[in-house]
Amino acid sequence: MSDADDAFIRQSFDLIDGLDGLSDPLDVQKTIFDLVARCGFSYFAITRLPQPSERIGPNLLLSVWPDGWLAHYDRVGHYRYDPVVRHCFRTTEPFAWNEAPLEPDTASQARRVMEEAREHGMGAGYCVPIHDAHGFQGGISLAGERVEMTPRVRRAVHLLGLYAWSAAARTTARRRKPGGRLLSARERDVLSCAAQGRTQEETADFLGVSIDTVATHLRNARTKIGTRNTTHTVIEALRLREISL
Amino acid sequence: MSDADDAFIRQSFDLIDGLDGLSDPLDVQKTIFDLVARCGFSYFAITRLPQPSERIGPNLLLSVWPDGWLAHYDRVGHYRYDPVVRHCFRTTEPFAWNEAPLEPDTASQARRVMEEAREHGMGAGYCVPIHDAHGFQGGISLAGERVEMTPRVRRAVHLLGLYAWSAAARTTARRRKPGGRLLSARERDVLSCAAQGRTQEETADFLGVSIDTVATHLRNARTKIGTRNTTHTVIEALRLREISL
DNA sequence: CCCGGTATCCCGGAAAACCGGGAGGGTGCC
DNA sequence: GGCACCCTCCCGGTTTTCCGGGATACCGGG
Repeated sequence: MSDADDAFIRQSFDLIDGLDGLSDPLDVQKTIFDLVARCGFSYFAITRLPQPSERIGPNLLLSVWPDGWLAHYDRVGHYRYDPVVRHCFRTTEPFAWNEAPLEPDTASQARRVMEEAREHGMGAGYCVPIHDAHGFQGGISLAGERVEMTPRVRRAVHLLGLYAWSAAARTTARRRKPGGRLLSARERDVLSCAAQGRTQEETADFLGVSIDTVATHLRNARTKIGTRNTTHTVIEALRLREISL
Repeated sequence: MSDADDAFIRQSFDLIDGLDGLSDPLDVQKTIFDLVARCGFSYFAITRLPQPSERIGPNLLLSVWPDGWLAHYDRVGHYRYDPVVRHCFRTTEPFAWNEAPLEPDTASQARRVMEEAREHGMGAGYCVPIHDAHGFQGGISLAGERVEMTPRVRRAVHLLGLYAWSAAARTTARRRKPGGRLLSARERDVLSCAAQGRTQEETADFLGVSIDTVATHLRNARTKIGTRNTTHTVIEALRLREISL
């Protein structure tokens, strides 16, 4: 527990104290970047979990990120194989990029993602996954050529990441999702019923409409989301946060 | 940013450093209690989210909790109305018990929960919700007659709670769930396929078995979990963490 | 005023899932 | 050697869902 660590921890807490007062996302971005730069990070990004579209770009909340890397990442579809992303689904604790395990079936693609990241100046990184009551929501990634952090600093960065996420989500809240829901209210109703195990007939009774109406709503929901049957639709609607349990 | 705060923060980080080495849950419990007692807390509990049974008791990982309160809480079914629990579903940030909003439709029951907690020596409390990739998982609650924490200390307790949760889950992992999965491997396989929208026939091809086998597995999973159809089974299996997305 | 979206209802035929049996072979435990 | 699972496969009959066409009505924006 060196003095340098304690100083960094104190600065992190100071920064968190200050986040509440900020309302401009760019202020948040600058504040955070100034601090993490001291750990040797050149880049950082705060991002929501891309839903099925599988593109990170529109989901970035704040970022100082290498030019071209993001566009390339989206174009090539790295998101599907990025071991850092996949590890976020399995752990709540922050981890260094090189600690993210390679899954056997996607190992070669995963290695390519990491290799190309290195070529873009991100040889090492640290990721703080963000989860809420609905599951994995996004994360904070820090990256640079080389990174060295003591365990204590990692924990300070962990806490910092959590509050940075809140601040980023708060200050950018206006821009995203004006009202944009994919499904209609009735479609969400029938899917909620289906999730509870009701048949179309039971759902019809429950909602006070005919079976055909229920079937129509299910069909429309299916075509909207692009799913293959009711089970699939319910699962996807859940992931899209159209319905909840 | 008083010296007292900084001292507490340093102690919290020391404690977190030490948690990794502990393997006995009682050591974890004692270590944490010693520290939080300094904030004026007399009690604390680390608990998983009760699944459908709606009883906290079996889900407590570690606790120093008033005699009788837990039994009463379970017997009366407070869990359903506890505003602290309900707020955990909405927020990722820690909060003081009195900051948990009362929902209009359950306000009277909620008030009663808080009232009775006060009678058991818990007039004030602080809760750290825990979420993972599957959603709300549980929480850490600290309570006492009266509590005063500066914002910085609250954040230190936040971080402490996260690591305390990990340590509690790790050290108590053996006791609960000896291997105890409800479903068999194959049953989980077919449910995962169903969640991806595969028909029984497609699942059969994918797994290299006959349709009848798939149907049998689905049927057995249904009767085991007690669900009504495949959609319902998939959803419940997801909640029970038998399968994941 | 028309168009798109929503909500409601209808039909018939095809496909899929569900039900309740049975049954053989495997593993592992007491 | 039973006993309890698990995995595999089979059957016939029933229920439910899915598919593809419809139709009517309401509402709000361009």
